[in-house]
Amino acid sequence: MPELPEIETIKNDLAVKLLNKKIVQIKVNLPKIVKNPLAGFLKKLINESFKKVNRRGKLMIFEINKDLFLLIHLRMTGQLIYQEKGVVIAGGHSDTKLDFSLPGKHTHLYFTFADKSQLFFNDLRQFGYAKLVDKKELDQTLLRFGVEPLSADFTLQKLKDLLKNKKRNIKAFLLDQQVIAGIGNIYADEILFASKVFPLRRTETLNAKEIADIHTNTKKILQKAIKYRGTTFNNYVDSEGKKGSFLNFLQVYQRANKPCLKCKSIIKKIKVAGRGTSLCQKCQK
DNA sequence: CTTCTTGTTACTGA
DNA sequence: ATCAGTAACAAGAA
Repeated sequence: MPELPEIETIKNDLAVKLLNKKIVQIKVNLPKIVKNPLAGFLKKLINESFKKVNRRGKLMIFEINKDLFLLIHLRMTGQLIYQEKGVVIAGGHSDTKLDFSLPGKHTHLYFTFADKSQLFFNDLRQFGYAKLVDKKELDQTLLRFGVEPLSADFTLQKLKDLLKNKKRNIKAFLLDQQVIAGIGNIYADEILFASKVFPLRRTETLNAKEIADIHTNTKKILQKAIKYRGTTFNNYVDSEGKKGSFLNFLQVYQRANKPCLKCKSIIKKIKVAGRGTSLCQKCQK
């Protein structure tokens, strides 16, 4: 599941690779992945180039010009893989095959640039999307996003303000993109474990230390995950088709029925906010 | 065969 | 107004 650290990794890589390269060909294999009328989508992009690439939450934003932006959301199983001419890379969804070639079975959209390099949008479950928007629609879209957890805006006071008047469990709060943008199931579980807070705890019952710990751990864990280029346990790969290695640092996510790394009691799995949630009953209160 | 997997939106009901 | 829960989307793993 690509969350903030995974999207940030892809975005940073692409920013040094494909900016200002002329798009000479666009192939759409699965039209529903493109959320615009196809003819206009192709016409507006062909012979143009991406001038900037940004991220907001889990959304990638490619700027074509000041009034045209390509939004790409990978949802759960999307991949964005960039390949220089003639370079055969690992990756795709069959990551056991080291010579996996692109486009593949799950490549729904890809761009070819003037230097023959290519950008492939793969998505096994077809929930991801690409959408061209103007500045007005971009701004409207971005209104729905909460604070960026790694920005200077996300202070302890800001978190306290966000928690004010909220009555829900803390995991649902962390997952709500309109409150804080970019945290998904993996990092929500990791943040709560590190903060010793039980995922079902009501936000109004959190004490000052717990709120401060959640604030600190959110920043720390997301930053560390970016440093290790994200978490791969199934589909996620970076823009070179390579896995992220933060999997090796996960403390609780995907460790159900294994001993807690801190206290050795067995990690439980329950459902919270509709998601599988891993937790330690002894460490998290 | 069934069940589970998850980001987001839409919808229902409390 | 808020929030919880569920279905939907789709395809694969176990």
